[in-house]
Amino acid sequence: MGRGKIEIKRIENATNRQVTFSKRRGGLLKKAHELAVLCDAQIGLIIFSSSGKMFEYCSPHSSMRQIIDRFKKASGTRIQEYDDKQQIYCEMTKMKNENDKLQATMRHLTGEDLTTLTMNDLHHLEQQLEVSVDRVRARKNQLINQQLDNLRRKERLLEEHNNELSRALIERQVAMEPKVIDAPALLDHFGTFYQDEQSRDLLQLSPPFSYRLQPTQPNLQDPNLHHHGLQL
Amino acid sequence: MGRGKIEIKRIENATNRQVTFSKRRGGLLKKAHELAVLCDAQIGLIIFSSSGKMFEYCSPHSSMRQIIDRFKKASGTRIQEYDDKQQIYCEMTKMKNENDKLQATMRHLTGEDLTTLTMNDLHHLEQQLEVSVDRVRARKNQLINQQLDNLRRKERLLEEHNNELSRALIERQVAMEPKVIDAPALLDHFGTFYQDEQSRDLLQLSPPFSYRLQPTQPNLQDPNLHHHGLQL
DNA sequence: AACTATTTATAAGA
DNA sequence: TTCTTATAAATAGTT
Repeated sequence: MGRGKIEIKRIENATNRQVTFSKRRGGLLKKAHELAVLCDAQIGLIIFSSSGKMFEYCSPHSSMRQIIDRFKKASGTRIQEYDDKQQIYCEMTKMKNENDKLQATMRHLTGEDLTTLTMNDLHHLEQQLEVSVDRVRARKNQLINQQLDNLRRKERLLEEHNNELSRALIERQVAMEPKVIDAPALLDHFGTFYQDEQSRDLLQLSPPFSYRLQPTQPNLQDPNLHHHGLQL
Repeated sequence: MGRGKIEIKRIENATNRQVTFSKRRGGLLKKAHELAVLCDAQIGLIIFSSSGKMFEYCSPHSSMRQIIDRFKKASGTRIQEYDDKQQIYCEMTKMKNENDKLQATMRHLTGEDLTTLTMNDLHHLEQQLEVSVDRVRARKNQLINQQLDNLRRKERLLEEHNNELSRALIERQVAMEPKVIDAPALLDHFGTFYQDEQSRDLLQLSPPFSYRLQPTQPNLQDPNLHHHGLQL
């Protein structure tokens, strides 16, 4: 219907398409309205243009929501939605039950609510708690032993260092004038104490220990020392 | 467009209306389709006839559900629904978190997973567990004491009964010929032992104790005795 | 369901 | 976008 007949397929020219969309949209809305009025039909029409703009029509005395609801009811689409809600509700109920059970068990484990337990239950709970305490103590021992090992290792290394340093000092004093100590090299060496950073953190060891060396002429101005966080 | 022009208002003749509905419905669906194809639009069209029949069209590569969802999103009708879902999701997330936390705490309380705890945590946990054990033991003691009290009470009552019975027997033997004991009265009396049914259950006492009386002539045939579950 | 006279919608052009 | 207009399409009334 127009100057020429057109094939019903996507109009490639964008401008043309837009114009046609505008015209035909109006026509469609008008016809929808006419059908609704003439035949007393309930009509919902939703149009999205390719550019994303929305247009809608719904027959008099109706709302799109109402028509959609009627559609859902009629087509059974609602069943899906209902099932979804049902499923979510079911899942929540399960979760809530699990939660309640956990909290009850927890109250038992903390000894807050023991009135519902029988003598037998109490026996088992006592045993369980004793096992727990044992495990906690075992873990504490393990940590303490690790800490001790670490300390022993450090002690040994420190002793070795002390010996080395003493020897070096004596050699220097004997062989030449006293000089500044090679601080960076010293720090590199100390660095080995903390190769196992992770386990140090885990063990909550005190922060890098500070101690004093007594070099004959310590260079307190060397910025490198502060960078490494060591106080000489 | 036809032999004559018609006014756009409800067609009163039912047959005529039905025919027009049928014709125009086809035209509307066709035009909707043409618009969708020509202009690459997404279209949803729902028609309910006045008699309740439903007809629908939706553009290619779409579903009515999809179009309705898009409509809801675009028109803001969805906001309510979206908020609902959001809220439910939020609630579920909270619940899940709570659950996870509970389970973690539980694993700590049972000593199953202690690797994530610091020495400090372990100290606290140990103390907590000791408190729990103490509470459990206290409760056990309480129950045992209750049980003991009950037993003592029973003992005393039984003794009194024994005395009464002995006295009665002696009196009877002295005063008259031996006779059958008044069993129902006896049972009523025994019934008082179990007035406190609830606490008996709670304490998990053994089922009604059985014991022997030595009447001179027990009436083993009396059905009342069996009704009351007592063995004489 | 067809037919068809008319009305309506709209493609192309301005 | 809007108007115009030639023409295609839809359809009211009829068969």
